[in-house]
Amino acid sequence: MSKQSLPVVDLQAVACCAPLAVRPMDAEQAMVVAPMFKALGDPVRLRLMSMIASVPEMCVCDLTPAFDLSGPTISHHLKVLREAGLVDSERRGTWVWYRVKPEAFRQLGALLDLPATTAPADA
Amino acid sequence: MSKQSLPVVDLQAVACCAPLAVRPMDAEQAMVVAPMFKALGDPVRLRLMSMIASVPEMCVCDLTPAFDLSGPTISHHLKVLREAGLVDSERRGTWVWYRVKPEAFRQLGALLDLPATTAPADA
DNA sequence: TCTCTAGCTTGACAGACGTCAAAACAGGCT
DNA sequence: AGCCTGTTTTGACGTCTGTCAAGCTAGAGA
Repeated sequence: MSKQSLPVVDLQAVACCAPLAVRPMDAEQAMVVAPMFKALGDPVRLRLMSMIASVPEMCVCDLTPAFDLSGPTISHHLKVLREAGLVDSERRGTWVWYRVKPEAFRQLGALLDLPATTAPADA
Repeated sequence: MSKQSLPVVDLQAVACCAPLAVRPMDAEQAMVVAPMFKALGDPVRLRLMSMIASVPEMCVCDLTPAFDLSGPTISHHLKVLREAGLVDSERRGTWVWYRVKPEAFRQLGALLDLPATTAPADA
């Protein structure tokens, strides 16, 4: 809510800034970020993530039938994505809607930036 | 529908192109990419990766002492990164050197691009 | 109220994962 | 050759993970 009175540790800041390829990550930062990558490290969750990410929001009722898996299993995977901070969910009446958390997404993307050093840009 | 001339599917191409947030990933693509994210989904491997990525190349002999883990364990994690296609290794004399594969890195980064749709333009 | 549907939680189980000790392998050195 | 150091492989161990069936909870509607 209020951004001015930033409480506790700003995990976002800890985890976000330097691309992986720029500076070695310390253990603490790694423990914050690894779970996000881990959450994407399953084919089912990766597809769930991409289905959710490619629209403003997505109903579980549309997610589940896209897989050959039981409801509970999909629910479990969604929970993993939620607890990794990659998506948010909201119940509206009968259905539950999922949407990505763009900050988290951006964070991971930034980590994977390849800052020209390794690129063959100009010889 | 037999694909008579289909030339061995370019995995790189399959896995690379559309950002996660643009188009849902099909199951096949997810099975190719997920192992890369999974490889980064462990704090030790994430740190190894960042140590390797932040220099042109890195000797195992410099990697191992940075952790409170046995040599075999580090070797195991390096193998996981190698098999995920994220790094390459080369033995030169006594030591083994690791270096990142920038294509793979770039690939993952591209997948995580957030193409302006979900971004708040400029506030 | 009672019932139906959507989704989540629990409990259980097989398989995968992270770790280490011990053994094997590779190269340099004497 | 023999030995020493650096790295990987093997084998074993306990823990974590993905999955489903069964049970539970939330909301809509009769």
